[in-house]
Amino acid sequence: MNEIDKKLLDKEVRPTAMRTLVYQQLAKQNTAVALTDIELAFTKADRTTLYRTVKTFEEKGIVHQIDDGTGISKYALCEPGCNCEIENDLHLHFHCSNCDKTVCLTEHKIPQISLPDGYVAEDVNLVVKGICSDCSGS
Amino acid sequence: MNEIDKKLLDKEVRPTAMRTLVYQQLAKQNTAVALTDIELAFTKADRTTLYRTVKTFEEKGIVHQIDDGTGISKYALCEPGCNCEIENDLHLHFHCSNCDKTVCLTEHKIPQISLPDGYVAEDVNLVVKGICSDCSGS
DNA sequence: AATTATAGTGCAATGGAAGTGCATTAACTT
DNA sequence: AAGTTAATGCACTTCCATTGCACTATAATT
Ligand SMILES: [Mn+2]
Ligand SMILES: [Mn+2]
Ligand SMILES: [Zn+2]
Ligand SMILES: [Zn+2]
Repeated sequence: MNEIDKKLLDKEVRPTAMRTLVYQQLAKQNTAVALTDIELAFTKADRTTLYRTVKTFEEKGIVHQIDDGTGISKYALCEPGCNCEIENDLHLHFHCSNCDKTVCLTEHKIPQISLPDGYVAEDVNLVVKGICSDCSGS
Repeated sequence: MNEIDKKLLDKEVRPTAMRTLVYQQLAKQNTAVALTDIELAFTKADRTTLYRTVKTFEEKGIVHQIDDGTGISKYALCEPGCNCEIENDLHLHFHCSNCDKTVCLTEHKIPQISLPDGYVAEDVNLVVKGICSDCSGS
Protein backbone atom coordinates (compact mmCIF):
# COMPACT_ATOMS: atom_id res chain seq x y z
CA MET A 1 0.00 0.00 0.00
CA ASN A 2 1.31 3.42 -0.98
CA GLU A 3 1.77 6.52 1.12
CA ILE A 4 -1.34 8.30 -0.08
CA ASP A 5 -3.61 5.39 0.69
CA LYS A 6 -2.16 5.27 4.17
CA LYS A 7 -2.94 8.91 4.65
CA LEU A 8 -6.49 8.42 3.47
CA LEU A 9 -7.04 5.45 5.74
CA ASP A 10 -5.55 7.40 8.57
CA LYS A 11 -8.30 9.95 8.06
CA GLU A 12 -10.94 7.23 7.78
CA VAL A 13 -11.41 7.60 4.05
CA ARG A 14 -11.47 4.45 1.99
CA PRO A 15 -8.78 4.75 -0.65
CA THR A 16 -10.51 4.18 -3.95
CA ALA A 17 -8.68 4.63 -7.23
CA MET A 18 -10.43 7.93 -7.81
CA ARG A 19 -9.64 9.29 -4.39
CA THR A 20 -6.00 8.39 -4.63
CA LEU A 21 -5.74 10.17 -7.96
CA VAL A 22 -7.50 13.26 -6.69
CA TYR A 23 -5.22 13.37 -3.68
CA GLN A 24 -2.20 13.08 -5.96
CA GLN A 25 -3.50 15.88 -8.10
CA LEU A 26 -4.04 18.12 -5.09
CA ALA A 27 -0.58 17.33 -3.77
CA LYS A 28 0.93 18.57 -7.01
CA GLN A 29 -0.60 22.04 -6.67
CA ASN A 30 1.06 24.99 -5.10
CA THR A 31 -2.14 26.97 -5.14
CA ALA A 32 -5.67 26.29 -4.01
CA VAL A 33 -7.83 24.84 -6.78
CA ALA A 34 -11.44 25.05 -7.79
CA LEU A 35 -13.53 22.01 -8.55
CA THR A 36 -13.41 22.98 -12.19
CA ASP A 37 -9.63 22.83 -12.11
CA ILE A 38 -9.75 19.29 -10.82
CA GLU A 39 -12.33 18.46 -13.42
CA LEU A 40 -9.99 19.58 -16.17
CA ALA A 41 -7.30 17.27 -14.90
CA PHE A 42 -9.65 14.28 -15.00
CA THR A 43 -11.56 14.46 -18.22
CA LYS A 44 -12.74 10.91 -17.80
CA ALA A 45 -14.20 11.29 -14.34
CA ASP A 46 -17.56 12.78 -13.62
CA ARG A 47 -17.84 16.16 -12.01
CA THR A 48 -20.13 14.82 -9.32
CA THR A 49 -17.66 12.19 -8.27
CA LEU A 50 -14.94 14.78 -7.99
CA TYR A 51 -17.31 17.03 -6.11
CA ARG A 52 -18.14 14.32 -3.63
CA THR A 53 -14.56 13.22 -3.35
CA VAL A 54 -13.52 16.71 -2.36
CA LYS A 55 -16.45 17.03 0.03
CA THR A 56 -15.45 13.79 1.69
CA PHE A 57 -11.88 15.01 1.95
CA GLU A 58 -13.15 18.19 3.51
CA GLU A 59 -15.32 16.43 6.08
CA LYS A 60 -12.46 14.20 7.09
CA GLY A 61 -9.96 17.01 7.41
CA ILE A 62 -7.87 16.13 4.38
CA VAL A 63 -8.54 19.36 2.54
CA HIS A 64 -9.94 22.69 3.64
CA GLN A 65 -12.30 24.81 1.66
CA ILE A 66 -11.31 28.38 0.94
CA ASP A 67 -13.64 31.24 0.25
CA ASP A 68 -11.41 33.72 -1.52
CA GLY A 69 -14.14 36.16 -2.41
CA THR A 70 -14.43 35.13 -6.04
CA GLY A 71 -17.58 33.18 -5.35
CA ILE A 72 -15.89 29.98 -6.43
CA SER A 73 -14.85 27.58 -3.70
CA LYS A 74 -11.22 26.62 -3.68
CA TYR A 75 -9.64 23.65 -1.99
CA ALA A 76 -6.18 22.86 -0.70
CA LEU A 77 -4.65 19.97 1.14
CA CYS A 78 -4.29 20.51 4.84
CA GLU A 79 -0.78 20.75 6.11
CA PRO A 80 0.54 17.78 8.02
CA GLY A 81 -0.33 18.34 11.63
CA CYS A 82 -3.36 20.48 10.84
CA ASN A 83 -6.32 19.18 12.77
CA CYS A 84 -9.07 20.76 10.75
CA GLU A 85 -11.73 18.36 11.94
CA ILE A 86 -11.14 19.32 15.53
CA GLU A 87 -9.85 22.85 15.39
CA ASN A 88 -9.50 25.13 12.42
CA ASP A 89 -6.07 25.99 11.18
CA LEU A 90 -6.50 29.71 11.01
CA HIS A 91 -3.94 30.76 8.46
CA LEU A 92 -4.62 33.50 6.01
CA HIS A 93 -5.28 33.23 2.31
CA PHE A 94 -4.16 35.43 -0.50
CA HIS A 95 -5.97 35.94 -3.75
CA CYS A 96 -4.14 37.54 -6.63
CA SER A 97 -6.27 39.93 -8.64
CA ASN A 98 -3.86 39.60 -11.53
CA CYS A 99 -3.39 35.87 -12.09
CA ASP A 100 -6.52 34.91 -10.15
CA LYS A 101 -4.62 32.34 -8.12
CA THR A 102 -5.32 31.71 -4.47
CA VAL A 103 -2.65 30.52 -2.09
CA CYS A 104 -2.53 29.36 1.49
CA LEU A 105 -0.14 31.40 3.58
CA THR A 106 0.18 28.63 6.10
CA GLU A 107 2.84 30.36 8.11
CA HIS A 108 0.75 33.48 8.55
CA LYS A 109 -1.72 32.81 11.30
CA ILE A 110 -4.73 35.01 11.83
CA PRO A 111 -4.23 37.34 14.78
CA GLN A 112 -6.50 37.21 17.78
CA ILE A 113 -9.64 39.23 17.05
CA SER A 114 -11.51 41.09 19.75
CA LEU A 115 -15.28 41.10 19.53
CA PRO A 116 -18.01 43.09 21.25
CA ASP A 117 -19.60 41.59 24.35
CA GLY A 118 -21.92 38.69 23.68
CA TYR A 119 -20.27 37.65 20.44
CA VAL A 120 -18.73 34.19 20.36
CA ALA A 121 -16.22 33.36 17.64
CA GLU A 122 -16.19 29.89 16.14
CA ASP A 123 -14.30 30.43 12.94
CA VAL A 124 -12.40 33.19 11.21
CA ASN A 125 -11.79 33.80 7.55
CA LEU A 126 -9.13 36.27 6.51
CA VAL A 127 -8.44 36.85 2.85
CA VAL A 128 -6.05 39.40 1.47
CA LYS A 129 -6.55 40.42 -2.13
CA GLY A 130 -3.75 41.97 -4.14
CA ILE A 131 -0.78 41.07 -6.27
CA CYS A 132 1.08 37.85 -5.62
CA SER A 133 4.84 37.50 -5.67
CA ASP A 134 4.78 35.90 -9.12
CA CYS A 135 2.88 38.83 -10.54
CA SER A 136 4.52 41.68 -8.69
CA GLY A 137 7.86 40.68 -10.25
CA SER A 138 9.91 41.21 -7.15
CA MET B 1 -35.69 67.95 -0.99
CA ASN B 2 -35.28 65.40 1.79
CA GLU B 3 -32.18 64.21 3.58
CA ILE B 4 -31.82 60.96 1.66
CA ASP B 5 -31.96 62.63 -1.72
CA LYS B 6 -29.28 65.04 -0.60
CA LYS B 7 -27.07 62.14 0.37
CA LEU B 8 -27.62 60.48 -2.97
CA LEU B 9 -26.85 63.63 -4.90
CA ASP B 10 -23.81 64.14 -2.76
CA LYS B 11 -22.57 60.79 -4.02
CA GLU B 12 -23.50 61.64 -7.59
CA VAL B 13 -26.48 59.35 -7.73
CA ARG B 14 -29.67 60.71 -9.18
CA PRO B 15 -32.37 60.32 -6.57
CA THR B 16 -35.16 58.43 -8.26
CA ALA B 17 -38.18 57.23 -6.33
CA MET B 18 -36.88 53.70 -6.35
CA ARG B 19 -33.44 54.65 -5.11
CA THR B 20 -34.78 56.74 -2.30
CA LEU B 21 -36.95 53.87 -1.16
CA VAL B 22 -34.10 51.38 -1.31
CA TYR B 23 -31.91 53.72 0.66
CA GLN B 24 -34.64 54.08 3.26
CA GLN B 25 -34.99 50.35 3.47
CA LEU B 26 -31.26 49.88 3.94
CA ALA B 27 -31.18 52.59 6.60
CA LYS B 28 -33.76 50.68 8.61
CA GLN B 29 -31.61 47.59 8.85
CA ASN B 30 -29.26 46.81 11.65
CA THR B 31 -27.75 43.93 9.73
CA ALA B 32 -26.35 43.51 6.26
CA VAL B 33 -28.95 42.34 3.77
CA ALA B 34 -28.99 40.18 0.69
CA LEU B 35 -30.57 41.24 -2.56
CA THR B 36 -33.32 38.74 -1.87
CA ASP B 37 -34.11 40.51 1.39
CA ILE B 38 -34.55 43.79 -0.42
CA GLU B 39 -36.63 42.05 -3.02
CA LEU B 40 -39.00 40.81 -0.34
CA ALA B 41 -39.47 44.33 0.94
CA PHE B 42 -40.42 45.60 -2.51
CA THR B 43 -42.73 43.08 -4.05
CA LYS B 44 -43.76 45.55 -6.72
CA ALA B 45 -40.28 46.37 -7.95
CA ASP B 46 -38.33 44.22 -10.32
CA ARG B 47 -35.35 42.25 -9.10
CA THR B 48 -33.13 43.69 -11.79
CA THR B 49 -33.91 47.23 -10.79
CA LEU B 50 -33.07 46.49 -7.19
CA TYR B 51 -29.94 44.70 -8.34
CA ARG B 52 -28.79 47.64 -10.38
CA THR B 53 -29.77 50.10 -7.71
CA VAL B 54 -27.59 48.33 -5.19
CA LYS B 55 -24.74 48.05 -7.72
CA THR B 56 -24.93 51.76 -8.37
CA PHE B 57 -24.91 52.44 -4.65
CA GLU B 58 -21.87 50.24 -4.35
CA GLU B 59 -19.97 51.92 -7.16
CA LYS B 60 -20.67 55.33 -5.70
CA GLY B 61 -19.65 54.37 -2.18
CA ILE B 62 -23.11 54.45 -0.65
CA VAL B 63 -23.15 50.80 0.31
CA HIS B 64 -20.42 48.22 0.60
CA GLN B 65 -20.71 44.63 -0.44
CA ILE B 66 -19.94 41.98 2.13
CA ASP B 67 -18.78 38.48 1.43
CA ASP B 68 -19.66 36.69 4.63
CA GLY B 69 -18.78 33.22 3.40
CA THR B 70 -22.34 32.10 2.78
CA GLY B 71 -21.97 32.59 -0.94
CA ILE B 72 -24.69 35.22 -0.93
CA SER B 73 -23.60 38.82 -1.22
CA LYS B 74 -24.76 41.09 1.54
CA TYR B 75 -24.95 44.85 1.48
CA ALA B 76 -24.89 47.53 4.13
CA LEU B 77 -24.88 51.29 4.09
CA CYS B 78 -21.48 52.82 4.54
CA GLU B 79 -20.95 54.74 7.70
CA PRO B 80 -20.84 58.50 7.43
CA GLY B 81 -17.25 59.44 6.80
CA CYS B 82 -16.43 56.14 5.14
CA ASN B 83 -14.67 56.81 1.86
CA CYS B 84 -15.24 53.49 0.22
CA GLU B 85 -14.72 54.78 -3.29
CA ILE B 86 -11.26 55.99 -2.46
CA GLU B 87 -10.09 53.73 0.30
CA ASN B 88 -11.76 50.70 1.78
CA ASP B 89 -13.13 50.93 5.25
CA LEU B 90 -11.55 47.81 6.63
CA HIS B 91 -13.79 46.89 9.49
CA LEU B 92 -14.60 43.32 10.27
CA HIS B 93 -17.83 41.47 9.70
CA PHE B 94 -19.54 38.92 11.82
CA HIS B 95 -21.78 36.17 10.57
CA CYS B 96 -23.97 34.34 13.05
CA SER B 97 -24.24 30.64 12.36
CA ASN B 98 -27.40 30.52 14.42
CA CYS B 99 -29.62 33.30 13.07
CA ASP B 100 -27.71 33.62 9.81
CA LYS B 101 -27.46 37.37 10.19
CA THR B 102 -24.41 39.32 9.16
CA VAL B 103 -23.40 42.52 10.88
CA CYS B 104 -20.80 45.20 10.34
CA LEU B 105 -18.56 45.67 13.32
CA THR B 106 -17.64 49.12 12.21
CA GLU B 107 -15.66 49.91 15.30
CA HIS B 108 -13.47 46.86 14.89
CA LYS B 109 -10.89 47.62 12.27
CA ILE B 110 -8.85 44.91 10.62
CA PRO B 111 -5.35 44.76 12.06
CA GLN B 112 -2.31 45.28 9.90
CA ILE B 113 -1.46 42.04 8.15
CA SER B 114 2.09 41.04 7.34
CA LEU B 115 2.67 39.28 4.04
CA PRO B 116 5.61 37.39 2.54
CA ASP B 117 8.00 39.32 0.36
CA GLY B 118 6.64 40.21 -3.05
CA TYR B 119 3.01 40.17 -2.01
CA VAL B 120 1.14 43.44 -2.32
CA ALA B 121 -2.13 43.90 -0.44
CA GLU B 122 -4.94 45.83 -2.05
CA ASP B 123 -7.91 44.72 -0.04
CA VAL B 124 -8.63 42.64 3.02
CA ASN B 125 -11.69 40.70 4.03
CA LEU B 126 -12.03 39.51 7.58
CA VAL B 127 -15.12 37.59 8.62
CA VAL B 128 -15.71 36.02 11.99
CA LYS B 129 -18.29 33.30 12.16
CA GLY B 130 -19.94 32.35 15.40
CA ILE B 131 -22.83 33.29 17.66
CA CYS B 132 -24.04 36.85 17.74
CA SER B 133 -25.02 38.70 20.89
CA ASP B 134 -28.72 38.22 20.19
CA CYS B 135 -28.28 34.48 19.95
CA SER B 136 -25.73 33.91 22.69
CA GLY B 137 -28.21 35.37 25.19
CA SER B 138 -25.71 37.38 27.12
C1' DA C 1 -16.86 -19.00 -4.07
C1' DA C 2 -21.26 -17.22 -4.01
C1' DT C 3 -24.36 -14.08 -1.65
C1' DT C 4 -25.53 -10.03 0.63
C1' DA C 5 -24.65 -5.49 2.29
C1' DT C 6 -22.48 -1.22 1.91
C1' DA C 7 -20.11 2.40 -0.27
C1' DG C 8 -18.71 4.85 -4.55
C1' DT C 9 -19.62 6.41 -9.16
C1' DG C 10 -22.01 8.42 -13.31
C1' DC C 11 -25.77 10.64 -15.48
C1' DA C 12 -29.47 13.70 -15.47
C1' DA C 13 -31.76 17.17 -13.49
C1' DT C 14 -32.51 20.95 -10.25
C1' DG C 15 -31.77 25.27 -7.68
C1' DG C 16 -30.06 29.71 -6.47
C1' DA C 17 -27.91 33.65 -7.32
C1' DA C 18 -25.51 36.83 -10.46
C1' DG C 19 -25.52 39.06 -14.62
C1' DT C 20 -26.98 40.80 -19.65
C1' DG C 21 -29.82 42.52 -23.87
C1' DC C 22 -33.29 45.06 -25.25
C1' DA C 23 -37.57 47.50 -25.42
C1' DT C 24 -40.19 50.80 -22.64
C1' DT C 25 -40.69 54.54 -19.64
C1' DA C 26 -39.25 58.34 -16.86
C1' DA C 27 -36.32 62.28 -16.04
C1' DC C 28 -33.50 65.91 -17.40
C1' DT C 29 -31.81 69.53 -20.97
C1' DT C 30 -32.42 72.92 -24.42
C1' DA D 1 -42.43 70.79 -26.62
C1' DA D 2 -38.86 68.23 -28.58
C1' DG D 3 -34.88 65.82 -28.06
C1' DT D 4 -31.51 63.42 -25.22
C1' DT D 5 -30.00 60.64 -21.61
C1' DA D 6 -30.77 57.66 -17.71
C1' DA D 7 -33.66 54.29 -15.22
C1' DT D 8 -36.75 50.53 -15.16
C1' DG D 9 -39.03 45.95 -16.25
C1' DC D 10 -39.15 41.64 -18.56
C1' DA D 11 -37.05 37.72 -20.49
C1' DC D 12 -33.31 35.16 -20.86
C1' DT D 13 -28.67 33.34 -19.87
C1' DT D 14 -24.73 31.62 -17.32
C1' DC D 15 -22.29 29.52 -13.77
C1' DC D 16 -21.48 26.84 -9.98
C1' DA D 17 -23.27 24.04 -6.27
C1' DT D 18 -26.10 20.34 -5.05
C1' DT D 19 -29.32 16.24 -5.20
C1' DG D 20 -31.94 11.80 -6.73
C1' DC D 21 -31.53 7.67 -8.56
C1' DA D 22 -29.77 3.86 -10.99
C1' DC D 23 -25.61 1.26 -11.60
C1' DT D 24 -21.18 -0.63 -10.24
C1' DA D 25 -17.44 -1.77 -7.43
C1' DT D 26 -15.79 -3.01 -2.99
C1' DA D 27 -16.12 -5.18 1.46
C1' DA D 28 -18.31 -8.40 4.70
C1' DT D 29 -20.77 -12.65 5.60
C1' DT D 30 -22.28 -17.22 4.84
MN1 LIG E 1 -5.36 27.32 3.33
MN1 LIG F 1 -19.52 46.47 6.83
ZN1 LIG G 1 -0.63 36.58 -9.30
ZN1 LIG H 1 -27.43 35.29 15.72
